[in-house]
Formats: sequence, C-alpha cells, structure tokens
Amino acid sequence: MQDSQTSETTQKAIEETIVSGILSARIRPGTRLSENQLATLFGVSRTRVREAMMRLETRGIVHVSPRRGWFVVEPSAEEAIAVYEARRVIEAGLLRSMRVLTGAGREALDAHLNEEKSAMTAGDRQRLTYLMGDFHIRIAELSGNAIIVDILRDLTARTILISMLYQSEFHAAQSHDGHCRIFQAMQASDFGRAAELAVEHLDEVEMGLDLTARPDPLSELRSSLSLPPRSVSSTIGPKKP
Amino acid sequence: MQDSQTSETTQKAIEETIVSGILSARIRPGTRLSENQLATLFGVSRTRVREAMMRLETRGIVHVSPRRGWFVVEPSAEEAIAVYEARRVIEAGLLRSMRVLTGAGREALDAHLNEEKSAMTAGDRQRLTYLMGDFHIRIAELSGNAIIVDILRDLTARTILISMLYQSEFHAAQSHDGHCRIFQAMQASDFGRAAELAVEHLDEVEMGLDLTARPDPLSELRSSLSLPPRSVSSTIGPKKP
DNA sequence: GCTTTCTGTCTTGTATGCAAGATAGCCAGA
DNA sequence: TCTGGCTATCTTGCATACAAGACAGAAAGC
Repeated sequence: MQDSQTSETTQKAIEETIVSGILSARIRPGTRLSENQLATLFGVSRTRVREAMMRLETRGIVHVSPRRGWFVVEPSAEEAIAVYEARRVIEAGLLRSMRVLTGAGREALDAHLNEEKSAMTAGDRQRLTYLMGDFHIRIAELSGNAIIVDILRDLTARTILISMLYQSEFHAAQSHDGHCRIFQAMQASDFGRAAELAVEHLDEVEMGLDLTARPDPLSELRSSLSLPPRSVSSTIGPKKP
Repeated sequence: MQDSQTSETTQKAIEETIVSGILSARIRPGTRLSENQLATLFGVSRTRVREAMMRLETRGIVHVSPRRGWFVVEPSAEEAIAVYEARRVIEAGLLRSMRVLTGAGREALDAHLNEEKSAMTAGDRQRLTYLMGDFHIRIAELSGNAIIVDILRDLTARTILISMLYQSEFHAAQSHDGHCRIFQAMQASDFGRAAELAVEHLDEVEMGLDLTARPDPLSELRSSLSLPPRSVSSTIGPKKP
C-alpha cells in the first residue's frame, strides 16, 4: 500500500484495516472500536473515523450502541443462518452462470489450494481461516464482476465472525476437500455440479456450527417471558439495542 | 412514517428519501445532492447529511466528486452490464433455492401483478417504473432473507438509474409478461424454470438498452487518444473523476 | 451486608468554524 | 473577437467544541 496520498485514503484505510483484521480472524466479534482510539491510532480526528464506521455499519460489519460505542457485530443465530443462506444463493448462482474456466483462473485457484495445503501442514490457523474465506472471494473474482466480489467479501467477513462465535472445532481438512471438489468440477466445466458442491460445502460448514451456543444467552429467558425474539436486522434497518 | 423520533431516524430518513426517489424514477442519475440544501430541507446540519451520503456511497447509489459535490451515480456502460450480471446471478440463485411458494406469497405476487396491470392501463409511467422494479424485490422478500432483500433493493435502484440513462423506449408490456411467466413457473413449483425465465427476462431488459448512448460522450475521443477507459469502479473503490 | 443514590468520567451525537479546492464570470489585453 | 488571468463564491474536507446519555464506583442510608 502506498502512503503518499493523505486525503481520501485514510477513511478507506480504516475500513480496510478492520475488514482485513476480521478476514484474518485477528479481530473478534464484539470487539469495541473506540472512535477516540482509532483516531489516535490513525492520526486523524474522530470525524473521519466516524465516516469509516458509518460505511462499515452499512456493510453489516459493525454496529453502534447509542452513546455506548461501536462494536464489531456479533451475529445472532438467525443472522448467521441468513448469512449462510445468502452465500449459498449467490455463490451457487455465480458458479452456475459461469461458462468457462480460463487458464489464468485455473492457475489462480490451483495456487490458492496449494497455499491452503501448506498452511494446513504448517498448522497456521489464522492464515488458514483467512485462506478458507478467501477461496470463495477468488471464485467471485473469476467473474470479473466487482459488485459480486464486494458483496461476497462482506459476507465472508461476517461468516468468519460467525465462526468465531459458534464454531467449536475447525475442520480445516474438510473445508479444503470441499474446495478441491468444487475446483475439480470447475475444471471439468461442470458448473452446475460445482454449484451443487458449493451449496453442500456451505451446508457442511453451517452444520458444523453450534447455533445454540454463544450470543443471546438470554434466549431461554426471553422465550419463557414470551418477549419478541432478537431482531434479524437488515443491514440497513434501525437497530434497537 | 412516524415523526416522533428525531435522533437516529433522520439520517435513515435522508437515505430512504433518496433511494425511494430513485426507485420511483423521480430522481434522475447525475442529480446533484448539495449537502447544504439537504441539510436545510431536513432541518439538520451538514454533518448528518454527510453521514447519509457516506452510507449511500457505500451502497453504490451516490458518489462524491472531491470539492465539487455529491451526485446520484450515472452508471457507465460497463457498470450497467455488471449490475445486470449481478442481478441475474442473485435472482436466479434465489429462485433456484426456493422450495415452496406459500399461499401468502402467491397472493402477494398476484396482487402485485394486478397492480402492474392497472398501472399499465392507467399509463402511469412513474408508478409503472416503481412496480417493475419492485416485483423483483417482492420475490426476494418471499425468501425472508433481509440480506438478499437489501442487496436486491440497491441493485434495483441502480437498474432504474441505468434505465433512465440508456432506455429509449419502455416496453412495459414485455416486462409485465416476463413477470407473469416467472410467477406461473413459481406457482407450478418449477423454480428451476422460474430461474431460467428470470435470466431471460433480465437479458431482454438489458438488450433493450442502448449502451452506446448516453454517458461518457467522450468515449470516442478517449479511445482515439488511447486513454484508459472509464473505470468499472467497485462500489467501494476510489473514484477518479 | 445490602441497596440505593449520586457524581465523575467516558462514550457518542451534533453543530459549527475554518481551510482549501473548484468553478464561473468578469475584465483586461492582444 | 478571442484568450488568459483574476477574483468572488460555492463546494466539500476535516477538526474541534460542546451537549447529553451511559456507566462505574464511591458514598450514604438502612
């Protein structure tokens, strides 16, 4: 990254720092993001930090609790399900829409799968988390469609937050196998099959979650008092904490 | 809409006012959105207006030209193609993932198609534009997935902007027919067919565009000077006007 | 010991002020 | 008439000041 431009770059830098921190599992869900601290850290005023937070909120990455602070989102079980559902829809649709796997695309995915493998043997879990998410972004990049890439990057970030909350064990080998199978189908130009495999793969990962586990520990009490469930908030809709 | 809450609501109100203005084709691409004017209009300071603009920029609805102003986006031909491609991917994926059409869903779509018909006979073009886009959002709503609804709403807004730039004639009857066919396939629980029809429908609408027409009137000059083409910017990436 | 209240501190919410770039229009000069 | 430059004005960019809610911890009352 270049540091020459001061203006315009900083807000995006804050955004990307946080997103990439999540993508590589260095930032946990629920992490507090203090406007003042970030401002000091990046050497800017709160104004710019707030702008970055607003953008990240729109992207479903952080949320604000009024006058309490900004926090990295902790997706509820319902939200987690919605994220996986959205990914299945989009990734399956994407693969099914593909017609060819170019040579460059084949090489990119092949190189990526090799990286996954070496990270597995090295036991580098943080890097592995990053790579496991990045595989799906790489596939999106093959389409050359920046819109879809952006959407899937944000959904992947949310997925990683979900994993940190609900995933007890990390079945890296299983995920890697899933990726390899998808790649094989793509190499065979059987994109319908690749789409099916992607859905299965995401199902597998979702099934590996314990969605009764962490957040909303009040759910039992809540239901026994027959209060409304935690809102499956839209990325836009008003939050009521 | 309620007006009781002042805080928290206003920024969202600005956002939604603009988005719904676009969805109903009352706001044209390239419209200037002055921070000061909006601030006066909504009775708030520029700060809040700026926050709303930042969010809308993230959503791909507006963009800022540094120290010149905020403008409703004018998608380039490349961006237009990307938007349609993204919609095909997501809407086809969505329909294919459906398993049942509930009674309530059937009624909602049926009512919607009747509205389309009456707007056609009434010749209410603005309302028709809104309804034609809204059909696709209604389908997304059937999934109950707020993430997908939000994504498709923003893509629909962009689609309408694209129409206003590149669509010479408005083939409302053709679009309405397309919607009816999709609905029929859904009623027959043939969601694979519905997905195919949705792709065809979007193709038809895209083909009806004259993508050599409006923006970037300098494209000839640009290419004859062998300057780089207008960037197919991501929704996030830096804009270079 | 337990509860309640109060107060100091920390957080974000919002407005405002100033800086600096962009633009349009005028004016002068050739 | 056309060109070049100047200036007045308008725009956003960014920092800062202050308001106001949330919270923790101390103090007071029982």
